[in-house]
Amino acid sequence: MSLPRSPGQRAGLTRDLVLDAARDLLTQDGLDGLTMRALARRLDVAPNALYSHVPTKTALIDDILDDVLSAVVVPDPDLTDWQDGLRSIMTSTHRLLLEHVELVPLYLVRQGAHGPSAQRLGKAMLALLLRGGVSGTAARDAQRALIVHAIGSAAFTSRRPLEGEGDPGRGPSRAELVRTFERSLSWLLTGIATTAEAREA
Amino acid sequence: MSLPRSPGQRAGLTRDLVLDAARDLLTQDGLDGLTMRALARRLDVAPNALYSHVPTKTALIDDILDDVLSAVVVPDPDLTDWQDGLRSIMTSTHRLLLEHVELVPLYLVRQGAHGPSAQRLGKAMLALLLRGGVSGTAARDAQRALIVHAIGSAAFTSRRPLEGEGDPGRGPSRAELVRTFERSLSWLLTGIATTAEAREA
DNA sequence: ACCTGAACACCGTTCAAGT
DNA sequence: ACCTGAACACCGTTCAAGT
Repeated sequence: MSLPRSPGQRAGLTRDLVLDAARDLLTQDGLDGLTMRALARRLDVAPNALYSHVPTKTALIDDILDDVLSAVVVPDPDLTDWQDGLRSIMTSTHRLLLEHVELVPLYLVRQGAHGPSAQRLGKAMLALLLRGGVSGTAARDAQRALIVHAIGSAAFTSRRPLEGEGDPGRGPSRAELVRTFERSLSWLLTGIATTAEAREA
Repeated sequence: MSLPRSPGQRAGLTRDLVLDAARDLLTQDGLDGLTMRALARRLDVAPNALYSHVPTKTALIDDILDDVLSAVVVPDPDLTDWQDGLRSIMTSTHRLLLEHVELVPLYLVRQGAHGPSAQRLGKAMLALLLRGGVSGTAARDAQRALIVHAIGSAAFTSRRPLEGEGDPGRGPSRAELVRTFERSLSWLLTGIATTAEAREA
């Protein structure tokens, strides 16, 4: 796996190296595979060496979750139709979550991400909603509903049959998942827009 | 806590006693408090004694999750308007989830419940959707969206501030949570109904 | 500053043995 | 059938010590 170091030689760990190894571990062995000890094993250091670069396992996870969201494309709120802008953000987020299915349970347990990327997304969403005439508590409600919908949709994605359904094949394909997501996303956006129009009238 | 048994006296455990103690542990000490060893401690038995009544911790959790859903009121699909019926089921489910917040992360990780109660709910939902002209894959999509919405809404409920929001007080009150939930639920139901009508035309 | 050895206080689960 | 003692193979994290 990794070349042995001669004794006395530094491991040369970095916060980024730790994060990268954690991501690898996650995609290879899933959620249960990500343990501090397995991480240390993979980096060929003692378990406690990790604590020189990461304060705690939870902090490490939060960093990974936020990092994934940094790839979400955020359209300029001033140049885009507000509904299209929100649809773009949520679709992009949902696609990224599907590409990192093993992380989704962590998003749920941690209730989303909380770093700079998540803040950037949250602010863009509020700005778009404001352009649509949605502000105050209604805007936060809509923001919450959209986030719940995106993460929740990504969560209920594995092969485990839902309640009441038998086992029709191997479950929905990725294209089907995306289509289902976009359909329900439209329902939400239409509802939000309708309510906003009613308030303005 | 519990009276000491004289040696040689049976503990007299039951599956139901184990489940009840697990529920108590969950409400008292939260998710992290539910360990097989803590459960055994509370029941005054050795940790492995539990395995005479429950095959595994995951099975125990699944039983608890399904038990909670047994309290959901399911209206007769033949006597109720299908949208009202679905609204009733989902609102009832959501209320129960809010009453057991500590269980919600488990519903997410386990992707819902899978026992007889969950099956009963799933079938009732499909029956109501069928009465609304929604069948086949569309019905399963709608079912999925409604479940994701209910569990997801209950999940994003704690005091942890969402991305982009500061810390406005102590977070939404229970009444606000229910109102927000019912609003987005209406969005979903309206969207589902609209699509069904469009298909029939 | 970065890393190790050793330890602390835990986990879920299994196995052989007792009644 | 139900329960215990002991063990297996782990956890996350801390502390003192070394370079």
